[in-house]
Amino acid sequence: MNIGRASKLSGVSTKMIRYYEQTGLIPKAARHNSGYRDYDDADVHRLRFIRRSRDLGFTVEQIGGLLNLWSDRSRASADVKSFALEHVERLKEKMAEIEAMVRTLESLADHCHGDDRPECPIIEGLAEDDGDSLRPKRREPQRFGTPGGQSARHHGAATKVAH
Amino acid sequence: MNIGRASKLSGVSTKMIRYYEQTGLIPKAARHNSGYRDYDDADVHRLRFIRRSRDLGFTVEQIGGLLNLWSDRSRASADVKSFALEHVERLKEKMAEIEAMVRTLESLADHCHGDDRPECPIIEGLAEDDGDSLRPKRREPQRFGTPGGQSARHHGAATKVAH
DNA sequence: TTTGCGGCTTCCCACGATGGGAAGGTCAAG
DNA sequence: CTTGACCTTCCCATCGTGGGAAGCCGCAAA
Repeated sequence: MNIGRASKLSGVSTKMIRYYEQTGLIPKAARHNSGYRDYDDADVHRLRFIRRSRDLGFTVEQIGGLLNLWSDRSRASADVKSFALEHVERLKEKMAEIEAMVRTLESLADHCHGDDRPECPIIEGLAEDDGDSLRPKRREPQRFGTPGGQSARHHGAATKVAH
Repeated sequence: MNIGRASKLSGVSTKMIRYYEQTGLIPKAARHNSGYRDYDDADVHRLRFIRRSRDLGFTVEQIGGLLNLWSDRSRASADVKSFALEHVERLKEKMAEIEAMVRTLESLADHCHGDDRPECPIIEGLAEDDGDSLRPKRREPQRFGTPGGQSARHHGAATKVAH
């Protein structure tokens, strides 16, 4: 089948299918004489696997790992489980960060009258000279490396930190 | 003062300061005869405002709006409040999406023995032919592994609901 | 004065995942 | 044969951030 059909069946856009092929996430597709890519049900199956993995927040790189785990019939389920649960930890960290933002914003908004007057604790909070009062206090090294880079973003010690 | 000093005082990297200038978020900096950019306390103040806004998950575009609200002394606090609360809604949506992923992954992991045997409901769940059962709902671009840091910053994830 | 170093300048590249769109080839139906 | 839908490759943009090169500037030590 052509790429458009595979796209519809898998829910992965044609752009993405080509991209996954290009980056080596999936093998090079077979070609018709015309040059058109040719897919079979197994290809579609793999694409669906990829899409569902993306839906669960895995990066493409991680999906590469998942595909290996999928095709490796001798690997232990414990390997998969730890892979998944580590990802869950990242997701929870991300949630906690967002939640902290929400809490800060809501507490600022709670003190804002929200009427016609111009005084506004929200803007004042952002403009405060007292630097980091808005930020959640935890500033320990706490590094959790996301795939692709960490980088202890300079806090005040701007330019020259271990980058 | 030079850009490096402004960076240290504001907590915004020199790279980002130039980027913000280039994209028009902040006005063009004054220059010394040497060509070096020159900043004063008001500039640093604005940069700190920007950094704190980023820490709360606003995109650069939104920060442009916040800067306008900041400098507009005649705007109503209600304008600021609705701006902030709408952003809070986006953050909550993002949290809900991530939470759905976490729930799905944890329920799959719950059924995985996590031992030496190869059978694994997690992989099976991803590989299922039954299409979208894992999918919480309509998906949209999510980017949450931003390079970097610890705490609340650039999570990228949070802010970008539509891109 | 010369040397050296660190800071500054601009410019280009990279990332991750995705889409847009142009220029052109292919295929099936009319 | 024409038309229109589909396919191909190639390049560009996104968004926020950093890396790094090539070259100037400023200050201090030798």
